Formats: sequence, structure tokens, C-alpha cells
Amino acid sequence: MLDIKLIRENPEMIREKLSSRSGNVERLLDTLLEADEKRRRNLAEAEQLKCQRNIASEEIGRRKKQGSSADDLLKEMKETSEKIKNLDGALREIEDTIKAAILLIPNIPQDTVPTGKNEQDNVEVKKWGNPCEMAFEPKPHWDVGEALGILDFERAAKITGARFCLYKGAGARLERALINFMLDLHTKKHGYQEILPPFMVNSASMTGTGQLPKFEEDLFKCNGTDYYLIPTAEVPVTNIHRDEIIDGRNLPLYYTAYTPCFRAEAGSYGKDTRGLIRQHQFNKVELVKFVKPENSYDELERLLENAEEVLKLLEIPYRVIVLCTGDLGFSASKTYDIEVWLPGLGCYKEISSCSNFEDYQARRANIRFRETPEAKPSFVHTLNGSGLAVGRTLVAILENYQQADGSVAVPEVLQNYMDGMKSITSA
RNA sequence: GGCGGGAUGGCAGAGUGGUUUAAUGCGGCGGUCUUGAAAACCGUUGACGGGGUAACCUGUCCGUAGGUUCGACUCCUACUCCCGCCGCCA
Repeated sequence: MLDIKLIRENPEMIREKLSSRSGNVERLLDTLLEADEKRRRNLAEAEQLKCQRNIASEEIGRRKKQGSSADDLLKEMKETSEKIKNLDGALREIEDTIKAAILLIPNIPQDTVPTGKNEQDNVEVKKWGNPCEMAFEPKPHWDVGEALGILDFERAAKITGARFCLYKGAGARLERALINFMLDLHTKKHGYQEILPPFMVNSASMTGTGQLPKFEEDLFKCNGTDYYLIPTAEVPVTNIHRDEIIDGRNLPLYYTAYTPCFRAEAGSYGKDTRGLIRQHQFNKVELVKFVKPENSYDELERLLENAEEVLKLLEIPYRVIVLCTGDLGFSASKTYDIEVWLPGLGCYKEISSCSNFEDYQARRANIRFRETPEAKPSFVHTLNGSGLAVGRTLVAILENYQQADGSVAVPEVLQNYMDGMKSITSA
């Protein structure tokens, strides 16, 4: 969330900066500013009465000890207490209003983020590798996978429903190989600590990273509990340090986690209905960083490089785009998307999203650090990115490494993770 | 699922209605002593909000949320988490 003081002192600047984002927050800002004003007036009054009460109560104690009468004070304080109770009640309501409003206001885009309306206005910043010319008509991954007997969408639909997939044999093995390859790369070469978090989290965690309260419909909730299936490892991993003050000497902290991710995909009916692109459950290896504010944009570039490295080693062409203000996610200040080339579908497709949230999540989740043991705590900056979405990486391999005979070559770096298998052929 | 015990500052741990402004110890920070360090001794010590140019004033916080009271760490209610025992179970 944004700093209420910043909003209070620069309301027009905030309005201006949020105006190019999707969604209209004008009304929310008005509600917020009005409630904040009311809160401070109310608070001053309540505090003055409390101060009087504290002094009088002490006096009552003293008199009772001496055995003298305190009836006059007692009577007066009964009234004061009643007033305080009313003021506190009103204050609570005002604070609820403030909280509800401020949690619905998105982050401010960073200055280098291009202004734009939607994904049309995103800007390509780099391109790596050349989509290779194939001597045959490349097939979409679902045809490749089903022909090889390694992907089974029909049975997954029977077992569960639409947007699920059953991986078999070399398919299941390839998915597991990718997970291990990515985790090894990030832990051994890039210095991230491996985490295996809970796959369900409570509503406080979901609020901390920004999924709640606004995006509840995108989540799967476990009936009768306060638990939700995670839509990304970002949620449990960022919340590792919720309500903590980190020793500044331990920063930056780098974590990587493999988890399945669960998304309701409400409102995406009819979109990417075939294949593995849009599933209710998919695997992802996530990268999460906790850093000092002054380093966060440098850290974002390196996070992006760490994610790109996976595709470079797999030798799959991709491009990087920077999201414009209109396409930016709710909690992010700046986001790069990595899009991988898919010859079967004939397009680039998002495979990773790397974002700097600055102190937006840190405020919501109350994650702070101390520069030195004596220093006042301040908010960390949080970042995260996919490193990578595993299902879509498998898609990229099936489509980019498919051969004329229907087999799929195994990328060299994965062969050791596949017992030396060089090619996936139909059984 | 049933029964019992617990949750207090960075940590350990006192405190069962009124100078608690949370004892004491450890740790941290500053100092004395020392060539330097250790030990010893002395001092100091949190978070968040409101007001103020500032010094400063003030409120809240003892798991969380309510309640009783002039006054709550202390009493009442609900909830959460941790520990133990019984049952069930991968």
C-alpha cells in the first residue's frame, strides 16, 4: 500500500501518477483523504480525554490508598469514559474505512515505465536468439505431446475438469527435470536459497502481497477455512518476513522456490482453451528478493538476467518487454515480461514476469529492516520473478525442439537430468 | 476430534485491580580503565500513531479481537498459535 502521509501531502501528484493505470481510483482517493482528515480530528479529541483520564485515575488511586473520598472524580470520570468509548468507536469505523480504501489503491509506476493504455503499448527492450526456420510445418505443443503419449488432456478433464493436464512418462520426467535444472541453476550459480513453502496460505498473507482484497475471484479458497491455494510462490515466500524487522547486514536476501500454482482464471473463458498455456494448476520456479531501497532497480535488472539465463541455457529464442503503465500489475512499480518464441503457435508468449514492488508489499506486509542495530526501521523493497513458469517452458521445448518425425530432442543441459535421454520418441 | 498447560521487550523470565512509568538477568549501544582486547564498573536501551520549525508534549501496544471498571499485564468472552496426553491417520 502507499504511504498515507505521501497521499495526504501530495494528493495531486498521486492522482496524476495513478491516472494512467487501469481502473479508476479518484473516488477512493477522495474517500481516503476525507476519512484521514476526520481521523486526525477525532484522534486529537480522544487523546486529550485519555490524558485527563490517566491523570484522574492516578489521583483516585492515591486518594483511596489514603482513605479519602474520590466520589467527585469518580463521577466525572464515568462521563469522560463514556465520551472516550464513543469517540473510540467512531475512530474504529473511520480507520476501517481508511484501511479498506488504501488496500484498493494500486502502486505508483516508476518514472521509467512507458505510459500506455494496454498491452499494445508495451515496449520491447531486447531480443535473444533467432526463431529457427523449420523444414516442416511446426505443430502446436498439444499435438506434439499427445502424439508422443506424454500429455493427456482428455483424461485430466475426466479426473478433474477443463484446464488440467496429465503428464505421463517422459513428459512427467521432463517437467521434473526442468524444475531440478532451474532450482540448481538459481541456487548454485545465482546464489538463491531454496525454499519449499506451504501451498496454501491464510488471508493475511494474501493481503500482504496484494492478491486480497481486490482479486479474490482469481483464487481458489478452501471451503470452511481461511486458507487459499497459492496462485504463485511469491505469496508464501514474500510473507516469510511479514511483521519482521530484518537485520540490514543480512540484506539482500534471495530465495527461490518451486511450487505448483493455482488460478481460477475467472473471466478468461474461451482464451487459450487448448494446451498447457492457461491451466488451473501449473508448476513454477519463483525468484524472490528482499533488498535495500537504493539497490532495488539494479536488483531488478539482475533478477531479469537470472530468469533469462534459463532460456539461454535451453537455447530457446525470447524477447523482453517492459510493461506500460496501463498493463502493469496492481502491486508493481515496474515489470519486465520475458516472452518465449513458440513456433507451433507462431507467437511470443509470456514465460516470466519480473517486478519491483518497491515498498508497496513491504508496507502491506510490514516487512522492515534496520541499517544498523541502532537505526530506526525502514521498509525493504521486494521483488519477484518467474524463473521460469515450468509448464510453459515445457511447451517451448516441445515446440522449438520438435523434429520432422514427431520426436522431440532433449536440450543438452537437460540430458543429465533425464538419465542421458537425448530424444523423446513415441513409445 | 477430546482433555490439560502455555503465549510478557532482541532473548530469558518476574509480575493475579491502583506511583507498573513492566522487576531482574543476558544481549546491544556509549563510557571509565587498558598499548590493544578481555574482565570489572558506570550509564543507556522497543514499536506505531497524533500535535509541534524544534526542544518537546501526548496516545496506544504484555498472542489477537471484544467486554467489565474511574483505572486491566492482572477479571470475563471468543478466537489464533505453541507444548503435552488420548483417539484417528500418511
